[in-house]
Amino acid sequence: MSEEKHWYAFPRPSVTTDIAVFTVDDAQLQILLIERSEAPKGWALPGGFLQVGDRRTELAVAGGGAPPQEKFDFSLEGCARRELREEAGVDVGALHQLGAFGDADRDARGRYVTVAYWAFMHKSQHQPKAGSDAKTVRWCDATALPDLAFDHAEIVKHALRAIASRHLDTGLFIDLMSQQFTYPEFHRTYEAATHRAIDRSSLHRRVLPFLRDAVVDDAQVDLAVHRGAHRPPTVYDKTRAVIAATAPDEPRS
Amino acid sequence: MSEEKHWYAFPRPSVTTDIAVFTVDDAQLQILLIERSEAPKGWALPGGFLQVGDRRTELAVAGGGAPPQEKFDFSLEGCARRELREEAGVDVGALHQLGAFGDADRDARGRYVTVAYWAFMHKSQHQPKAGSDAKTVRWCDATALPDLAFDHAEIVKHALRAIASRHLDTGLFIDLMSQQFTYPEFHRTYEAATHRAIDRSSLHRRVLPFLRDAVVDDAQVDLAVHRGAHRPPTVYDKTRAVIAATAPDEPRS
DNA sequence: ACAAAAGTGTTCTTTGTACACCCATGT
DNA sequence: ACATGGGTGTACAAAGAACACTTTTGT
Repeated sequence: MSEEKHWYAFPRPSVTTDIAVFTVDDAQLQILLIERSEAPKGWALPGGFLQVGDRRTELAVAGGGAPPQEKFDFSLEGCARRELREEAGVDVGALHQLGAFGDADRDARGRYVTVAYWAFMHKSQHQPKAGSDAKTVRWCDATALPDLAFDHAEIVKHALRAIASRHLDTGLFIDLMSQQFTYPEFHRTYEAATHRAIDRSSLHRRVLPFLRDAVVDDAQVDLAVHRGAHRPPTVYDKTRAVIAATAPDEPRS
Repeated sequence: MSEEKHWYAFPRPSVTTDIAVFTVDDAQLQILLIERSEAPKGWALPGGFLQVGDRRTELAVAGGGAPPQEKFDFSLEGCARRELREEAGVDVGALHQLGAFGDADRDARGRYVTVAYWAFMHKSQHQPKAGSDAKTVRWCDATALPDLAFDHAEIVKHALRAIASRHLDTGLFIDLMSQQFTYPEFHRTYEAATHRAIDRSSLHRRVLPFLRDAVVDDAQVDLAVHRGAHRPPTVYDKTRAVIAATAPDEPRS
């Protein structure tokens, strides 16, 4: 399989996906990086090759046939999700496409076209060493990035602009929360992710419609968040929250 | 060069660009379609393969070397611009990336990943038969599309949403105008492109900053647009107008 | 004079936000 | 009681747009 057995009449670029995954911890927006084991060594965004089939397989799938048993990416988003699982052992919510990057000089190893995505997650969705080829992963402050390989610094810049520009899509930020969370936690997380102070009750009005059907009635869970002589916060369940994007995502020129 | 085979250890998808080009004529938003000569026959968006080099060429270019003499796309946007020139003989202004489309079943001929763009132009920028492989091109009402090949109908739908969502970026719509144009013409064109009625003077206030330095002083050109017993309109020059996008473009999930 | 173009001032609406203040509920 | 969470009402600011009106500039 490692022999060069696939040939084409014209040269083709490699197609990859790269994903900028963000979380909020310690009131700081952080991004997931992986350490590359091959050259160019250093830190980079998680991502990897779009796994396509050979001619026979692709023709069958395009015609509506069953997916093959081997590793196979039906969609670009599926590729991104698979790479996140295999490389970093993480499982994100919504994946938002940033766009395609394909300049000839973006990777010195050859011609690569990458489709970039960004996503939010909570740190608890990280299963260390879940995948067999899991590499060294690291959470890094989004404001103090190390040097990144390829054009990944530019991709991160695009992602940060995308997040900022969608600060009114309040529901998106629910992806940053843990499985069960309270509104005060959400308020702090939202402020960290958007880098903007927002009045408690104004944000509350905006996010409540998404949480209407996600209230956890059990009194048991309160013990974890209820510390002190005061009213305990309402606990919401992430799965039951409606994470609906109102508009689409980002542009590139 | 076209006889050579190119070998890879893993199968790779074809990478293409497709472009949804819009213009306004007869108070109607129209889109540029080409007629396919090979199967699947029918109408489709202009577009084509990203022309990459062989290993040697790409390594040289990625390392900062000079571009090769053969046909070569340094960037995805450059590929889109070249295809528009060759296939349709048109020359557009700003190209806006919609995103990448890569589902395995989007093209029954095999695995294709396409990067979609949209653009505005004026009909006069169309040079019929400019390119050697120019195909049959046709302007088609954007509201009454024929059946399109592949997933191009979906791409057009995304493009129309992108245009509508950016109606506040008034300056973008200058790309729809001819080389010399007047504000009354712009007003009609803008209304047709956005499908919304807008007060004459409100739009005027918004677009004037972009036209400040584009006034054509010559009295000669007036003859073309000045018909009647009234004050002649100010003529603006498209090249000198500031076509600056305030925000980026579109998203995809 | 007249008609279209150009320009100005005002009002209205929407939307996101802050702010002030209420009640609720636990120790 | 009191401290924090939850919730409501109101005011404010900015942006986009409509509307009314004036001025300009040609035949």
